Parts: sequence; C-alpha cells; structure tokens
Amino acid sequence: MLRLTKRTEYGLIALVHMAELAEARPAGAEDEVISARAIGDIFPVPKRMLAEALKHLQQGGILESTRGVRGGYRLSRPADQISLGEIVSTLEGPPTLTSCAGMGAASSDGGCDVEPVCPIRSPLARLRTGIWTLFEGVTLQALADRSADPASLFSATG
Amino acid sequence: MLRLTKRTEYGLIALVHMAELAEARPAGAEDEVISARAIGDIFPVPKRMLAEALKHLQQGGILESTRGVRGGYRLSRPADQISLGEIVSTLEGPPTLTSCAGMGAASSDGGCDVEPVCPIRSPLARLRTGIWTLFEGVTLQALADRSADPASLFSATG
DNA sequence: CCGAAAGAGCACTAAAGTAGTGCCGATTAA
DNA sequence: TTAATCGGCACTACTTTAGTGCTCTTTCGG
Repeated sequence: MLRLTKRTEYGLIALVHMAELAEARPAGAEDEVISARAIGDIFPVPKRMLAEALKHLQQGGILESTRGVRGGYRLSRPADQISLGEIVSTLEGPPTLTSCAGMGAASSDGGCDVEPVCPIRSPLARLRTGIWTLFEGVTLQALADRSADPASLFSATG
Repeated sequence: MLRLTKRTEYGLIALVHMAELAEARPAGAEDEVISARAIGDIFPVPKRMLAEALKHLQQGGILESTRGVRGGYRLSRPADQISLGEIVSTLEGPPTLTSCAGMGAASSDGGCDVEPVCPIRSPLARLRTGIWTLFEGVTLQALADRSADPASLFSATG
C-alpha cells in the first residue's frame, strides 16, 4: 500500500546522516568517508541491510566508496544535487503505481489483458508523473535540513 | 515499490465505468444499478476479485448496493464528489510510505526502534501528506473524463 | 412456494515480494 | 600479515498479494 521498503528507509537514514556530516565538515575534508559499520553503530538498524542499501546507492552513482581499512562511503555530489526521486529509484526502482506501468502497447511484454479497453491506464500514468514530480522536487539537502520551514520541503511545487 | 494492488485497479476500472454510465444516463434513471457480473463481462478481469473490490467499496460508502435478482451497484454520490484518495484509502488503506507512519511517539505501538533518533521520520511524513494531497485532488469525474485536457487531472494543484 | 440471480461473508491455497542472514572474496592501511 | 572494509552470491523465513471455493441471504418472477 504505497510503502517504501525497509532497505530504502535505511538508505535514506544513512544518506541524511551523511548529508549532515558533509554540512558540518570543514573545508578541505570533502573526501572524508564514513563506514557502514559506523552508521550502523549510530542508528539501531540491521547492519547488513544497511550495507546492502549503501552498496546499491554506490552502484547507482549516489555514493562513492573507498575500500579497505579506513574505507567507507561519501556522497558523490553535494546534497542539494541529489533528489529523493533518484534515491528511491535507485533503491527500489521507479514508482509504478500500476502493474502495467512502463509497458508499451505491444503485447509482447506479456502485459495487461485489460489494456485494449482499460479506462484507467492513461489517467493513472498522469498521476504517477505527479507523484514522481514530488519525489524529484525533494532534495537530500531539504530532507537533512531539520531547522527549515516544513513548507520548504518541496523546492518547486511548494 | 509504490504500487497499487490489483484489487484497487479492478475497483478503479469498475468505478470509472460506472461514472461513465451515470454520465450517459437520462434524467430520472439515477438509481439504475449494474451488477458485478455485467462489469466483469466488459473488462477481462477476474470476476471474483472484481466482486471483492466492489464489496469493499460498498462497505466504504462509495457504492450503494441492491441485492437480489436485478440487483447491483451504483455510485453513492456524483462522480465529482468522490476523490481518488477516498477510493484508494477504502480499498487498501491510506498510503503509509514508511512502516512507522501513523504511529505515535509512544513505544506501546511496538513501533520503530529508530524513532528516537530517526532523521527521516518528519520529512517523510510531510512527503506522505504531499502524495495524499495529490490523491485527494483527483476526482472520479476527472478520471472518467477522457476527453479532458491531461493537465486537468488535478483539480487544485494543476 | 420455488428457483434463479445477485450481493455478503468466511476461509483457503499459491505465488510473489520483503526482511534479514551467512559466507567468502577483494582491497587496502597499518 | 592482519584486520577492517567494501563487494557479490545465495539462502531462509515471513508477509503480502492474487485468486478461488463454498455457503448464506436477499429479492424478483413465475
């Protein structure tokens, strides 16, 4: 029922924490990293799941990793250039809303029987775009800025 | 991953169809009903699932039912007074986005361990409100009006 | 009264998705 | 060399979802 997965939650928690770290960091220390273990010590979440989320975020280009002792992760870009849409899309795929989302009209995709007469396909696709726009309009920076006016979460749509 | 259930899809298909029927109906025939079987004959969906969805919609006050031979369902209100939010909420509960949504700060709800230090609870709650606002802003009328300007799906936010 | 059509309720199975864990390999600083 | 760390594969258990079966109740029409 329109719920994010735990892996996404854990990834978001870690990302917000990393954004806050980056904010507080002195100039010249931009390449400082934090390990999955260190994050797991701060937040009471299953460490392995957290590591899974971080791995996916690295694969998606949101995090950069350094291996070996004193290795860890850091944001690949400033937090205001990372959208919630990109994060969610990386961790669990784009929101589909319906099972037929993303399918062409071709039947070769093994898709929806209703498609030829479906009265909701098109409007729901538009709704999905609306939701997606919300996600794209929220930056990691906005998520991490806890002192901000609640209304400022959405950069564009307000 | 942010997907509606099949039951919700089937319910929406039926509702849109019923809205179109109501639109085309002559004055004085407002209490005309359509049976679950008849809808299932039109759209290639599992008839029992469709019936489940209609039953829930009746329980939620969106549909009215007439039992017995020549019984069936009809919208309990004009289509422009039924929001997508109400429909989705009836068929699968309100969107929660996170597992901790809707929980108070009390620990008695068996809730989230992270809550005391969770950095994403509050912003995600706001995001959830944003999504919910989208759903509330779409009426069954707008869903059913296929000739309309695509931009008019959302009555308020545009 | 009887039978058929229709909704209402309950319970069940099977498939899919999610949460979480185990294990081991590769890399790198000390 | 060792230990910390990321990286990849696979596996189990649990929950949700999809779909079906059966029976009861209501109501129209004969």
